[in-house]
Amino acid sequence: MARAQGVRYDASHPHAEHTHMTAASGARPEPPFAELPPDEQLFRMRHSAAHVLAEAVLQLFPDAKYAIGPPIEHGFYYDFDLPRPLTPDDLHDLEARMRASVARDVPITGRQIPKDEARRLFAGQPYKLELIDDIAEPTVGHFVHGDFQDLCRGGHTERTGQLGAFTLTHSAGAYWRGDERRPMLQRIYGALFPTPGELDAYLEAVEEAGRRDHRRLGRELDLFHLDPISPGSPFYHQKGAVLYNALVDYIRDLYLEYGYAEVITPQIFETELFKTSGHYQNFRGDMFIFTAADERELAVKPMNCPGHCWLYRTGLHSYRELPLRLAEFSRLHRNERSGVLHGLTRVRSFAQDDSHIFCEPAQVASELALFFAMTRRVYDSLGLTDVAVYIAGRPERYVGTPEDWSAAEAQLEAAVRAEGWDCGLLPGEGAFYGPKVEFHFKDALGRSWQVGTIQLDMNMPERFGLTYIGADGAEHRPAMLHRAILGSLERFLGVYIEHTEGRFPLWLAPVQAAVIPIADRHLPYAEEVGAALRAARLRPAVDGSSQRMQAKIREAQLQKVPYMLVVGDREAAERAVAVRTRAGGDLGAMPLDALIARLAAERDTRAVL
RNA sequence: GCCCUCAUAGCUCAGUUGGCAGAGCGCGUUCUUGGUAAGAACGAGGUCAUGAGUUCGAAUCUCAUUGAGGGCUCCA
Repeated sequence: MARAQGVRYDASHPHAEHTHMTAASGARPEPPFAELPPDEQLFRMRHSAAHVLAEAVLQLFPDAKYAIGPPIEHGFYYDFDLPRPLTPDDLHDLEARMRASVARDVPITGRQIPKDEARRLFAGQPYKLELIDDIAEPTVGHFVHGDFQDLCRGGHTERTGQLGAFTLTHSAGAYWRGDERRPMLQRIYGALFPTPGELDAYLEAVEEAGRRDHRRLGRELDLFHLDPISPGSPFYHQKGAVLYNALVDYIRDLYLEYGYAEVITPQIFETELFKTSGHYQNFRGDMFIFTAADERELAVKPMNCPGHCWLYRTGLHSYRELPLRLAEFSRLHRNERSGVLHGLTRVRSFAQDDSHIFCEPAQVASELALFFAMTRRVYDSLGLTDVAVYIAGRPERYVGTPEDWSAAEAQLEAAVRAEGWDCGLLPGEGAFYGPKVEFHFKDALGRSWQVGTIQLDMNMPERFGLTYIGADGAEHRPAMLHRAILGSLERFLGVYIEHTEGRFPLWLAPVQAAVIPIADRHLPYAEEVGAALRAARLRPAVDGSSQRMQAKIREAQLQKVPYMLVVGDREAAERAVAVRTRAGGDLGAMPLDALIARLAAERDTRAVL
């Protein structure tokens, strides 16, 4: 399995071919700012705000070296090389200077200048000089407002007074050009919207997202916690383990239907296995490797594929038994660098709904179709509709020929489109052994995470010398597909907790019904109700605490329990329960048996709600 | 890994110029016995992340370590 946990941010941008200059360049005149489409105006406001930020930084730090400052999804940023770390007070100061520049309302003008002239103008600005050297054209864009000048390809407001509503949000470290071997710069982020109302709405949405954070909900709902005693490795509490197992059970059910063979392979291998697969050479730094007492070098598995290849190789295979779909839920361990760990979405210890499909090359198309059908069903059944599908293409380091890659990428894209999904392209993002299809969902803060994936492997069958006997009696090389629908269960849970805000459908809810006795004397009947639910394999929790009923209801609501069953004298007398749903609806009294039938049906159909 | 920030009760957080460790929630006990989102009183609970240093004195200042949070091309 490739680096299935990799983070990626949305690369699409509506202004990717934004190359035209303003009228000052002498090229074709452009319409006045006020007549541009709204998204173009917003793009320009954010871009100009970045310039105004750089102006302010240069006022505060005359020796600052400024790098790049693009508009981004919610605003803008600019990277600087500064003599000292920025403090929150600096951000306030800079924001005030920006507002002063806005108040001056000076024109922003741009023109094309020869590179030699640009080098003179940006003498002493090493990052700008590097950018000038990297530009292919003979001339570069030069933009000016007031005393400030910048190297820039353009796309600006006409004046500094047209920036809309903005605020500087935070600063962070960022490598020059994203390269960890190059200098660490200080990046200042700002949010910008056309009106104060939109800016406030955005800032409020960010705060709201904090309330849906899976790390917070994990604690509040007693699902899991992360602990310094094992960084990046979740402790699932009872309720979290119920969720985890319910997801595994669901996928396992589908495996029966879709013809998968679940296997269990070792956690620890001689490193020879990973040398054969190539992971040892390529990802050694991400693996937990240790030496046993007898000097043998062992490794904890970071993925299942080498083990599955090894298992495949232990027997002879006929074309008649292909496709062979080996599935496994084992826990995997990767020694992720400490700085990238993040809640459940980026961990060191995790499990996948992993499978490797060995098939005849001619069966790849039908396997893709089968996988997509299964994937759609799972996402639909979980109420996940905002999926983004990407094809990740040939990276710089790859095995095979460019022709093989192009054919494989085309095959994947055709299969995705046949399923009716739109797909984006991520050139260079494929695994070294083959292209991938990736399924992404966003977390509460809008960060995009890969969950499901299917990948063609043009390498491992070769490395492990895998074969099958064809109808012609000769040995053939099987095709291999790596695939997961939920991907890392940890990551999926993280994203899913944020998606649902902890309001899980009944079949996943750790506690499906809270049984609430009104007074102590109703506790025996409440226990009876609980026992009846458990007998139907439902998960009740009887609240025998000495609080008032109202407090018990509040507690169940906060725990996002789907059903609350209030029992008092009337219910006990009639073997009934008074049903309240999580959504706040009072369904009134219902015979206990009818309630159980209703919950069981909701569970068995895995109703989303 | 790198940059910045942070670490005080189970949780959320106060703690002033260095001078006796605090609140709310939660937890326990007792009272209350209730009809759809918080009944009341009392009580327990701390190696102020860890280790050094400065100081008469450190939660507070310095350094190191560990962990956590934000970020590390959305490319002039």
